[in-house]
Amino acid sequence: MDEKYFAKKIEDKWQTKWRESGAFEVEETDAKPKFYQLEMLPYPSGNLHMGHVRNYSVGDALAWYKRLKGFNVLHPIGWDSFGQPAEDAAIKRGVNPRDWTEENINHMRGQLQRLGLSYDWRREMAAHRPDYYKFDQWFFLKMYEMGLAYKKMSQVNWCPNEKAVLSNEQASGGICWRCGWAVEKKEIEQWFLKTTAYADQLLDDMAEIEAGWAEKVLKRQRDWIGRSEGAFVEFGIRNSEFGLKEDTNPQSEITNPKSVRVFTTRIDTIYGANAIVVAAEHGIVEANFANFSDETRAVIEKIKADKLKVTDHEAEIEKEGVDTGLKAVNPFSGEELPVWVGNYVMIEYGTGAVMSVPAHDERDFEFARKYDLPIRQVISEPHLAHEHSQMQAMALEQAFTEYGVLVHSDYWNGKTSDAAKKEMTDYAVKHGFGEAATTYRLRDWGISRQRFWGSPIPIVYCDVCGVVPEKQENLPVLLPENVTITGAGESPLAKVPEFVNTVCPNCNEPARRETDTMDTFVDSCWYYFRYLDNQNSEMPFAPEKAAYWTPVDQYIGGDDHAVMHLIYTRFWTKTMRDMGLVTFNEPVKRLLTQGMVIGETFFDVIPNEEDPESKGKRIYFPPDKVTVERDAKGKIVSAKSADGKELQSAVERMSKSKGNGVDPDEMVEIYGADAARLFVLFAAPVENELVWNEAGIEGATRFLQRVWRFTYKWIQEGGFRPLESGFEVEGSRLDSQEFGYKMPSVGFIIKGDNAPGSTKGNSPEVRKLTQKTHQTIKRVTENFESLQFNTPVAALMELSNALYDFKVEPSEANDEERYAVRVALVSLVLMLTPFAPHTAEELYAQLIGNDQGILANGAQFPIADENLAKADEIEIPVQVNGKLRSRVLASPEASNDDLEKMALADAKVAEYTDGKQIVKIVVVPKRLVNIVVK
RNA sequence: GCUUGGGUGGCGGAAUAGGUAGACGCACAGGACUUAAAAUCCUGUAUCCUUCGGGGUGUGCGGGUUCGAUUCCCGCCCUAAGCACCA
Repeated sequence: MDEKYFAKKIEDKWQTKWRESGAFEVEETDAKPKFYQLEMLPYPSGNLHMGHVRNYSVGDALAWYKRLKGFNVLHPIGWDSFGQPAEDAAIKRGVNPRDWTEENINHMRGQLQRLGLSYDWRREMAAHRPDYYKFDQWFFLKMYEMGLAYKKMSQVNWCPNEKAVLSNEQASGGICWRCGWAVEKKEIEQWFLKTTAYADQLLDDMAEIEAGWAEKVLKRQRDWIGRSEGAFVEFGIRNSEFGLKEDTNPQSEITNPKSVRVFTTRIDTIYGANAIVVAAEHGIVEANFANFSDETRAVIEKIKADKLKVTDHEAEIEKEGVDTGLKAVNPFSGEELPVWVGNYVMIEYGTGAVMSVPAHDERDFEFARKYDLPIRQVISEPHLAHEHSQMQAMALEQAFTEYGVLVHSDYWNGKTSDAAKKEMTDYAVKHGFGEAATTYRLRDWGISRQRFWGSPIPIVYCDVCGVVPEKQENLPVLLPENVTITGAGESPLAKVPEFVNTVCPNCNEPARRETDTMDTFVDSCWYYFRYLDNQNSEMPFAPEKAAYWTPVDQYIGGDDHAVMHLIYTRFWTKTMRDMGLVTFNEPVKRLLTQGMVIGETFFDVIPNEEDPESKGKRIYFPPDKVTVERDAKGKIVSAKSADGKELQSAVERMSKSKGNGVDPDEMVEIYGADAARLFVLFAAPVENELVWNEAGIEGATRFLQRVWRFTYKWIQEGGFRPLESGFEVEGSRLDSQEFGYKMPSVGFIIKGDNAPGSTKGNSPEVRKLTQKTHQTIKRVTENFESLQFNTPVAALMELSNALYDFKVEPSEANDEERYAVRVALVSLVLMLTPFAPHTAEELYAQLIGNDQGILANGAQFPIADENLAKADEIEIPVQVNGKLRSRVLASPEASNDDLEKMALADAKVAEYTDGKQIVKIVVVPKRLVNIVVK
C-alpha cells in the first residue's frame, strides 16, 4: 500500500479490473431481487458537463448501494443521438452528422468511464443507429394500425427567405437564426400521435406513482393535461345568413348550423353573459364574413394576421375584438346577446367560442371594460346575496371568480354555484341545448420534423393506394448516406431522390416516401426498454425481459424534463401495454429530479440603439479572463475584462457559450474521479441548485486522504495483527452475523460469543467508537433510503473524525481496541463505496488482503446493531421556563421520575428555581426536562 | 397575473415526529511540526455584553397556539422556478 493517496493510480487500476471482470454486467436471475437504476441518457454534444456528472454520480451511488444491499442491479447508459446539433454542425461545417455523432459518443464514453461509473456497457444503445431507430418505426406502424398515428394540417415556423422550416429555438425572437428574416407560421400536413386518447389515464394513473414522484412534477403534468369539467351550451343565432357551413366543433355531437356552441366551466354564471365571443377562425365568422362591414372585416383580418406572428411569450397581448352584428340568444334567459370576435379566444381549445361573463371572469371583464359592454353580477358571496339581489347592477372593481350564490338568475336565484352547475347542466340536456363536457389542454403530439437527423417516418405515398404504411419486414427505412445538408428548403430528405423514390408496398407501383423524420422525444420514450435486450433484431425488446426488469425502480434526471419527456414516455408505456409488450401502466416507480449546476458568469450588455436586433444581447467573458474584486463577504464589487471594461455578473446555468462551464476531465485530472463525485454529492441536496465553487472540492480530497492515511497507519503499524487471546482466529473470510456483513481477514478473524465487537467493549473509548460506528451505519442507511446524499457523506466524515479521536497507537492497542477500529474502518470503507468506489475498493482490498474486489468478495453494506448503537449515557438538557439552563447525564432507560429528580437536584437549575413556585414539570423521555416556575 | 417551492452564520448546508439551532464541509484566524514553504495535526469561529463564572439576543418580518416553535396556524415582505389569455 502506498503511503500517499494517488487517485489516478487506483482509479486506473480499478477501472481496468471492473472492465476485465465484467463487475457490473448483470443478467436476469431469481437468486436476488432486481433493481433497475436509470438515469436520463445524455445527448452526445461532444463533452460531458457538470450536470451530467451530478446526475450520474447520484445514480451510481444508488446503484452501488443497492448492489451492496444484495440486489441484482441493472445500471445502463446510452445516447440520445438524434437531434439538431448534429444537423447544425453539418449545415455550418459540412461534416457528416453520423461521423460527428459517433466521434462525440466515443469521446464522452471515455469521459464516463474515467469517472468510474458502474454501467453495464454491453447494453449501450444509440438512437441514431439503424438497429435502434428501426423500432421507432416499428412502434409508429403499430400505432398507425391502432389508429393512434394520423396526419393533419398544423403550423410550423417558416422562414420565407430560406424557404425552410425552423424549430422554436431557431425562430427565437421571431427572426430566422440564419438570415434574420421575420419568421412566419405556415400550415403543413404533419403526423400526430394521439396522446389525448390517454389523457384520462395519464391523469388517473398518477395515483400509482404519487409516492415516488415529486409533487411538483405531477402538478406540472396535471396542468399540462389540464382536464376541466364543464358543459357545452348551444346559443341560437338569430340573424346568421348562411349558418355554419360545417360543424366546427370537433368535440360536439350536436350539430346545429344555426347556433354557436360554447364551452364553459361556469354554467352557473350564464345569466351574467353579455356577449358570445368567438375566435376569428370560427365557422360562424367565415359563413357570415361577406355580410360584415369593412371595418369589422379589417379587425378580423388583423386578429388573424397577428396570430401568425411569432412572438416571445413575454408580453401580454392587449385584448382586441369587434362586434359582428350577429345576435345570439341565451337559451336560459331568452336574452339577445351580440356576437363578437375576440383575439383572446383560441380556436384550438374547447369550441373556439365562449360566453362572455365579465362579472365573473377576468378576461371577459377586461374585454368588457375596453369595449364598454355591460357587466352584470349574478354570483354573490353568500352573506351578501340578499343585498345583491335587491340591486340591479353592481359596480364591480374586478371580476368575482369564486363560487357563491346565484342572484339575478330567475328560477335559479339562491342556489349555490355547485348545485346550480349540476342542475343547470341537466336542464340544458333535457331541453336539448347542452351537455356535460370535459375538455383538455393536452394536444395530440406532433412528431413530424422537417429535418434530416432523425428517424424517418415509415410511410409511403402512392398515387394509386394513397397513404400506405411501410411493411414491417422492410424496416428500417434507412437514412441515406452522404447527403449534403444546407438547412434551406422544406425537408432535407425531400432533396434525395434515392430516398424519396420507392415503390408502393401495396401495389408495387412507383411511389414517394414521407420525407419528415420523427421528433427526437420519440427515441427517449422507450430507450430504457432497449437496454434490456439491445441485440434483438425482431422486436424492440422481449416482453419476458421487460417482465423481469421493468418498471424502472429509480429514475434520475433534470426537472427540465418534468413535462415533455416524462409525459411522452408515460404515454408510450400505455400504448406498449395495449400492444401487449408490458403489463403495467406506469414505467417509473420513483423519480428523482436533480437541480441544475450553475456558475458565475461575466458579461457586457450591448447598448447599441441603432441595431435593435442586437440590443440587450450579452457578450460573455470567460471567468478566468476577468479580474474580479470581492468584498469581505465574498460579494462581487467589480468585474473587469482584460481591456478594463466594466462587466456585469450573474449566476447562471453552466454552458460553454457563457464560459462558466467546468470541464469534468480537468476535475478528474486534478482531484480524481472519486473526489469530484464525492464533492458533487456532498455540496448540496440533489434537488437544489448547485453553485459551483472550486474550493469545496479540496475538502472532499482531504477527507479521502484522511481515511487513506488512517488505514495505512493501522496496517503498517500492526494494528491488524492477529488477536492475542480469547478469540478464535481464522485465516479466511467468515460471515459475522453480529454485523450483518462479511468480516474478512487481514491475518485474523474473530469468532465466538465473547468477541469484543459483539459487545460494547469495556473501555469508554471503545464503547464510544463502537456506538458511533453503528449510529453511522443507521444514519447512512436511512439517508440512502430517503434519497439524501449530502448528509450521509457528513456522517462518514464524522465517523472518520471519531477514528482520529481514538487516541490509541496501533502497535499498543489491545484486542478489544483493535477489533473496534477494524469494525469501524471496514464499515466506513464499505459505506464509502457508493461515493468513492475506486478508493473504497483499494482500501477494502488492503484491509482484507485480496484484490478481487468488493462485489466478488461478496461484501455487503453494513447493518446497524441497535443495541450497539445505543449510548450508555445521554445528555438531557434541562430548561427552566423554556430556556436552557443545564444538562444532566442519565441512562437512556431512566424513568421520568428519575429525570425529574436529577433535574431538580442540579445546582445550576436550583439558581433559577430557588424561591419560585414550581408550576409544572414537563419530561420528554430521552429528550429533555422543562421546569415551569412562577 | 396565476401556481408551486424556498428564506437558518462570511458561504454550501444540518436539525427523526413541536424538544440542546448551526452537524459536516468551505473560508478565515491562532498554534504545533519545518531552515522555510506546502502538506499534516491541534484549537477557535452566529451575534452583542461580560467582572471570563456567565448573561442577553438570534432561523425573512408582525402576530397566534404551546411548558417549549426553524418546525404548526394567520397576515405581510423578499426570492427562485413553472404556466401564461385553456373559458
